[in-house]
Amino acid sequence: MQAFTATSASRIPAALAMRGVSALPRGADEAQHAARQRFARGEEVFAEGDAGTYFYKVVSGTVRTGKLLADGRRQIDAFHLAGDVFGLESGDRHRFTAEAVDEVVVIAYRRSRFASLVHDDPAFGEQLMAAMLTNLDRAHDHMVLLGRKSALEKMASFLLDMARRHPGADKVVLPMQRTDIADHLGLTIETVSRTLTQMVRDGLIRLAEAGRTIVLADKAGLQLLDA
Amino acid sequence: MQAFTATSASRIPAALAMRGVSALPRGADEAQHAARQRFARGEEVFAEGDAGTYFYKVVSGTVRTGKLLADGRRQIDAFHLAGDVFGLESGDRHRFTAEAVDEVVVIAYRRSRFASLVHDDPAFGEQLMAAMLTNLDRAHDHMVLLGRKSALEKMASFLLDMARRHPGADKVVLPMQRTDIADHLGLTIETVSRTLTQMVRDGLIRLAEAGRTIVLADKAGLQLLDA
DNA sequence: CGAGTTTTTGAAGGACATCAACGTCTGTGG
DNA sequence: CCACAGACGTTGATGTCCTTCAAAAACTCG
Repeated sequence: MQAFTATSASRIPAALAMRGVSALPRGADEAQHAARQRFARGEEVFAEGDAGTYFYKVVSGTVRTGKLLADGRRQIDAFHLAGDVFGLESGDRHRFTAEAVDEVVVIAYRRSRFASLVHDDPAFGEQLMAAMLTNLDRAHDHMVLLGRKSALEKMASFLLDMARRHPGADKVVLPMQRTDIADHLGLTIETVSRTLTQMVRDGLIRLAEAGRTIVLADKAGLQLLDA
Repeated sequence: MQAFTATSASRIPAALAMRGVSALPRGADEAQHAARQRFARGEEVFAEGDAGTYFYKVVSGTVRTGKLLADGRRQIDAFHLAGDVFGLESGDRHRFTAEAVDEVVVIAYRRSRFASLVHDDPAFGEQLMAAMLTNLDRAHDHMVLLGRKSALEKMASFLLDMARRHPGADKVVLPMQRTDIADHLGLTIETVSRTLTQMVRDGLIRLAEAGRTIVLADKAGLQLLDA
């Protein structure tokens, strides 16, 4: 596991790949300078080092953002679900990679229009600011997880977080595979797998659909682990 | 080491402690609604859960921000040096704690004045936005460190980062003690200490002044470790 | 100088990684 | 619809990096 890109996906820089822009009726979010884009499982939205021409808001599906070290080690800093904003950064180049975890639709906004966008639509500006601050909050929480939690606690926190962010009952349908979870939690896939089976043994969760669906059987028990 | 607060420091919520506001002539940064505050070593600027009335910019000294788990485990997400902005968050309450590592002077800005501040002084708004994005970038880098680097790599990255952010030659005068470094890097103080002595043995660094000053003897060697 | 704090060093243990093999699922073509 | 290949996930055995527990050394400040 050394590439950030998924196995069969081709590398298509987002800035060049404007195909996939739909002609759907535009909602309030989609003012001028915003374009809807579609990405298949494993496709790259942008890569570390790419020009940060656009930033994005997820319409549907899941996007992973993260960094890749020279020797192949990977850290996924966040999964972005519907409504989340990603790709807004300080420099003029992207400092991390963004890829589609499953079938994804995003709205791309030109960063150069950031100021005018905010000026024309202050509410949108507020929303963006809030989205960035949410990202920062999440980053802080995730640093605690990475630096100070055990594998069991990491897994419990992750599952509860996914359950909270997803609609639906105490059942999480994970869009990502074990490798992604491992690289998000700072673990190996083996430890992720072992931790999940231990949780099943302890009656905390139940697995279904090839381990992709996780029923939170004992939410209170999990919350006890979510330090 | 179970409290976030340092040993002999009293807990003084910043919002109440407006003593220490100086009458110094104000620079460009210090518009109305901005107040200079001073904190002694270990003093609390604000605590997790406090009303997020103010956000801050460091004038001099070093501030640590981070979180404390119920059982005493601590994660310091960042050290803020002169010029850095901290305490700007999404909710109306602070989600983490901020404390003075050494003698610190900050400028406190009312968050409620954020909009008008930005309106009256667009350059200041730009600066703030940039500061936040810098914080986010740093958070991303730190997640890679916490999730995927070895103790040696963590220490090398930390030292190079401190050297880069501090003025001066290849010599870092660390304002914080080992406990803070450990809680920043997701290690124990013993591992921090052992890693430093190993670096000395390997000729990468030299220690001086009770281990508080670190000379980067082999910067290239350290950069090799900074994956 | 001496008490308390901070740092270093040592010995032993444990949580997670690594290496390896097997099981299971998915999608495609016969 | 079934068979098969490749991808994905689980399980097992062993190793190692870092933690934990313990104590001594060095530093700080009255």
